[in-house]
Amino acid sequence: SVTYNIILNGFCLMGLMVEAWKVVQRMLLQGLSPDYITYTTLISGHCHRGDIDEGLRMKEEMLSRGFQLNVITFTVLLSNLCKRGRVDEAMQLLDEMESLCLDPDLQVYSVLIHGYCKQGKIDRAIHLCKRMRSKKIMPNSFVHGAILLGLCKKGMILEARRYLDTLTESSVPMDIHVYNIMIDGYVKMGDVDEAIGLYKQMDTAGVAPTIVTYNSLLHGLCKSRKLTEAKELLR
RNA sequence: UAGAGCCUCAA
Repeated sequence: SVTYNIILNGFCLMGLMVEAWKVVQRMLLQGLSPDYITYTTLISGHCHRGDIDEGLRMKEEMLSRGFQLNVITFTVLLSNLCKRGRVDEAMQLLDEMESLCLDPDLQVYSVLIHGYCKQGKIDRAIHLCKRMRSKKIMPNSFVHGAILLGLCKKGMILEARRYLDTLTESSVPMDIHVYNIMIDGYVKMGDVDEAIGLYKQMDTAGVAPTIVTYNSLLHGLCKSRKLTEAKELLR
């Protein structure tokens, strides 16, 4: 089963659901039954292709076949609902999950917080974050990044900076994504200088820039006609 | 063996 599941995942990642089904057929011919990982992989594949409802249907099928659902299966559905802006449905699914006595973990909260932030509902995101902490799950850079992105996208760059500084003061380790989000936030507000400031701060923090960092910075520098600085950055 | 985050561009 393990081998089949691995191959299945390959097709699912490529969105080749017809091929994926052939793998399942072959499993059955070999007398192997699909397990909960087979199901989750298929659900993920359908969601990946944009067919979340088929994913939800397969989750029901798992239930009716007596499979014990787990947190990962729910996370796949939750994250894809959130990606499509269906956060309310995701929250309902969270209730269902808890009614099955499954404890949401960091990744579950992370996708939901991200979903709210993408909708600009920062207050709800922060509320969820508090709820998470009350269950002794501490936010990591995925969660902080989501909140910062939400603030930046609303143009609340000062709030974002305050949030970031609080994290720094509490010596929470920041990763490259968090820096990229802030740098891009400044660039979008037309404040390249602050963006460059953070870029330098990254260096002292020992965080290496990526192509995303440079895309944002170059975009900002070119937009504000600082071509010399842009060239300088490229060397 | 299955689950989460950043920019640009394309549609």
